[in-house]
Amino acid sequence: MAAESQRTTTVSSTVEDYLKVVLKIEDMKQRASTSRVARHLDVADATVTDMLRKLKKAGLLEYKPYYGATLTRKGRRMAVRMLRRHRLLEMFLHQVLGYGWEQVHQEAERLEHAVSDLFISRIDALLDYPAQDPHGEAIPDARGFRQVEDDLCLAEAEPGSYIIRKVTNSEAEFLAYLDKVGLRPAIRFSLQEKAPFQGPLKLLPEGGREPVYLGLEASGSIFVVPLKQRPPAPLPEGAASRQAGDRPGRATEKEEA
Amino acid sequence: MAAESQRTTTVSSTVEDYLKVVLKIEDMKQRASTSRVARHLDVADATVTDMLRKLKKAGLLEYKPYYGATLTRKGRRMAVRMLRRHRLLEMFLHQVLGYGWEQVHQEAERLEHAVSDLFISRIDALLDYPAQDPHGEAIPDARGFRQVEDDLCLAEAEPGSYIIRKVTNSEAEFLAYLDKVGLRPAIRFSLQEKAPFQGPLKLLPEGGREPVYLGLEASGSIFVVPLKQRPPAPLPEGAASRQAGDRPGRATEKEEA
DNA sequence: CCCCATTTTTAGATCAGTCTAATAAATTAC
DNA sequence: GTAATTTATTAGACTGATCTAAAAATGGGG
Repeated sequence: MAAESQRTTTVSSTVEDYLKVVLKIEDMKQRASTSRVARHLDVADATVTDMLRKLKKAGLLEYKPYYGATLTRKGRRMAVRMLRRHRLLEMFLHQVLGYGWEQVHQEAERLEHAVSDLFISRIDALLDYPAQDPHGEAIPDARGFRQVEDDLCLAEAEPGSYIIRKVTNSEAEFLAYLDKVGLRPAIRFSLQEKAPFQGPLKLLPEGGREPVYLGLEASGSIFVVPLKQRPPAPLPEGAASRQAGDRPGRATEKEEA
Repeated sequence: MAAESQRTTTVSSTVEDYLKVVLKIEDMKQRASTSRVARHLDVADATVTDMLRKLKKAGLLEYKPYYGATLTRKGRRMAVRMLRRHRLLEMFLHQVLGYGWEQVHQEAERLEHAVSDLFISRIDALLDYPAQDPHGEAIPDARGFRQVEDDLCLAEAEPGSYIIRKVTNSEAEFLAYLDKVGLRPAIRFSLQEKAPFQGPLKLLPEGGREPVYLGLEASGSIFVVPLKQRPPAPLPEGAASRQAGDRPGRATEKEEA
C-alpha cells in the first residue's frame, strides 16, 4: 500500500491535460508556445492564452506573453503524476484486461482523471511495480522520479542490428500497423538500408519473413538500442513490455518531484 | 467479448447522475419530485427543474411541472446501464483490487462515467459474470435485465433466523460499522427481540459472541431472507457476495431495456 | 371556499471552458 | 529597416451546470 503522492491542490481534468501537454512539449526540448499547446489539445489559440494565464496564477507554470509556458516545480510534479497514472493504467489494461497496445491509450486518457490514488497504488502492486508501459515508455515512480530516456531514434540510426525500446505515437491505426508487420517493444530487427533524403528505411524484424519499409512518421516514433556483440539477456516472459532495469540506452534515475 | 449495450446517444456524466437518481427513487416506489431529486443529488431545487426539462426534451423522461419525473424507456435503459456499470465496478474493485466493501462505492461513482463498454465487458468476464455486487445488490445483465429484488427489510422482520441478502446504504462509516459487528451479505443471524415503537432490534450474528443492537437507519437498509427448516446450501467460497441464482426471496428475471 | 405552508418554478447571475473575429506583437524576408 | 507574414492576445459571446431570491402553484385545514 505504497503512499501515492498526496494531492495538495485539486484541479480539473482540463488543467491536468494542459499540464501534460506542456510537459510533453518540454520533454521534446521545444518551447511550449500558445499555438503548440493549442495544436496538441485541439483547441483554439485564444483558449490557450486564457488558460495559461490561469495556470500561472495557480502557480503551476510560468507564462511569458508572446513566448509561452514553463512548468514550475509544482506544475511539473502534477504533470509527472499524470504521466505515471496514464502509463500504469495502460499497463494494467494491457496485462490484466487484455487490451491490445493500440487500445490502451484512449481508455487511459479518460481513466487517468477518474481513478483515485488508492486505485493507482493497487494496480501498481498487482502489476509488480512495472517500469515500462505497453509501448515501452518509462513509468515514473510514486515519488515522481523518472528514468532518463535517451534512446536512439530509428530515423537517425545507421544500418545494423537493434532492439526496439519504445514507440512514441499512440494512434491506434499506426500501432495496429506496426503490430501487423511485427514491430513491437523488445523485438529485434536489422536495419538494412536507408534511402537518402529521408527516404524509407528497409528493415527485417526478428521472426523476419518479409522486409518492412518505413517512412518518416514511423521511423521518427520508434526508439531503439543498438545490439552489441553481446545482445541483451532474454526478456522475462509475460509481456512485450515488461523489461526491467538497466540496459544500454537507459540511464539512471533523475529527480522530478 | 460480449457486446455491451451500444450507446445511441452520448450524455454528460451529470445527466447520467440525474437518471440514476430518478431510477433509484422510482425503485423505492416514490414520486420523483423536484425536491426529492435535488436532495439526492445535493443541488438546489431550481437546478433540478431546469435539468428535468432538458431531460424531457432529450426524451429521457417525462416531466410534469409541479409533479415530477418518470423515466421513459430510453431513460430507463440508460439508468439501468449505469447501475450495471456501478455494481460491476464495485465488484471488480472488491475482488480484484482488494477494496473493502465500504470503499468501493465512492470509487465506482467516478469510474462508472469514465470507463468504456469494453472495460465493462472485460471485468464482467474476469469476474465470471457476477450476479451481485459486494453489498449484495443485483447486477443487471448486459441486456438490461434485472433480477426482481423483493427481499424483506430487517425493519419489518419478526424474531427468527435470517440470512443477510443485501445492504442498501453506501456510507463508508456505516458499512465499516456493520462489518465490525459481523454483519455482511450471506451472514446468518437470529433476530432475538424487537423493542416496540421502532425501538432497537437485538440480534446475534452467526459467529455470535455479543448481541448487536440496531436502530432504524441500520435495520431499514439491511434486507434479509428468512432461514427455513432447510437452510440454503452453503455459499460458494471466495466472497461474501458471490452468491448465485435462485433462492427464496429472489424472483426470476424482469425485462428492463 | 379561502388562507397558509410547502413545493416548485421563474428570473437573473455566476463560473469554467470554449469559440470567432479583430487587433497587436514578433519574426522573417527582402 | 520597413513590409509582409506569422503568431499571440484581446474583446465579446456562447454553453452547460449551477446558484439565490422572488414569484407562483399546489394542497390541506378550518
